[in-house]
Amino acid sequence: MNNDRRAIELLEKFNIRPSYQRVQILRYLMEDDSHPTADCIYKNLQGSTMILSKATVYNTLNLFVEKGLVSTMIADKFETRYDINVNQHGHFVCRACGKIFNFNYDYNSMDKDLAGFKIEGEEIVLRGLCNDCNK
Amino acid sequence: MNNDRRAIELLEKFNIRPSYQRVQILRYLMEDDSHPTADCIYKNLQGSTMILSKATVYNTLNLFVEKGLVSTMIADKFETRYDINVNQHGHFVCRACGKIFNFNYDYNSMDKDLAGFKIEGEEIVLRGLCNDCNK
DNA sequence: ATCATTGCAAACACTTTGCATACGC
DNA sequence: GCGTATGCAAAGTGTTTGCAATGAT
Repeated sequence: MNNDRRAIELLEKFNIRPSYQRVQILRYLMEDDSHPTADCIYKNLQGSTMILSKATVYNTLNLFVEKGLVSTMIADKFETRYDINVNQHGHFVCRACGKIFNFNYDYNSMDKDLAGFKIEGEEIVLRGLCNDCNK
Repeated sequence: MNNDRRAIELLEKFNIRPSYQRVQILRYLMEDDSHPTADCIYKNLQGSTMILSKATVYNTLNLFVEKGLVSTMIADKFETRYDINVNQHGHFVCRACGKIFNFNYDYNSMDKDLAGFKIEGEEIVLRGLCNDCNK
């Protein structure tokens, strides 16, 4: 599969050995932009064509995060969600359908109280109703 | 104590019966602006002059959140933190000392991708080094 | 042959829940 | 006395860890 190849290339670029499980998990993340949870990834991959344990899912995702390949977000306080998009972007969480949308934003003068602080990262989560649920 | 009185007034304003535990937990939140965790509140109150169970801390905090008296934030993904400040403000988390600082921000044109979306709430977390740790 | 990766189950940590006791009006 | 609040312990849930088995070079 073409996406397998792209996943392998991405892994190699980040100095991660492309084991079968790692490739599949990364491919899943590339194909599912809904910010899936570890459990979601596990359920979708397990049983299709591979044997996979949940521990491997967690360990692999943690490895990806360490290496900077994927980022995490916390939409609800229950489960960590994973996102292959590591560029700066915000998340909009719809309270009706639960979907999570990425959005871009301008970073401006929010830090007027933070003179002398070194800002290394930012996480912006908006909540409300998405375009579909707002009708 | 004066702060006890202020806590009781606040509880009554939000239609919450001021039991002893509730007053003490709320007073603690009023006196500790470090965004404490449930465990932190429990450890500080338990043993001082009162008997207190962790379940009561959680149940009480959940009650406060439901009634809109306090807000929650997730600094690290391990523990929920509680904040008596329910006005719009962002959080800065220092990766060195772990302290959490409130800051104000202007909310502007971050939503250019979100036409048709109804935004009801926003959470902004910045990470980095605080003024003291950045020296 | 060696070292890394995986699977399984047990352990962990935070939070919630069920139920009996104690408290307040 | 009656309804609510509390304490305790057990259960629940997401995640991590220990260890043996497997896989790759």
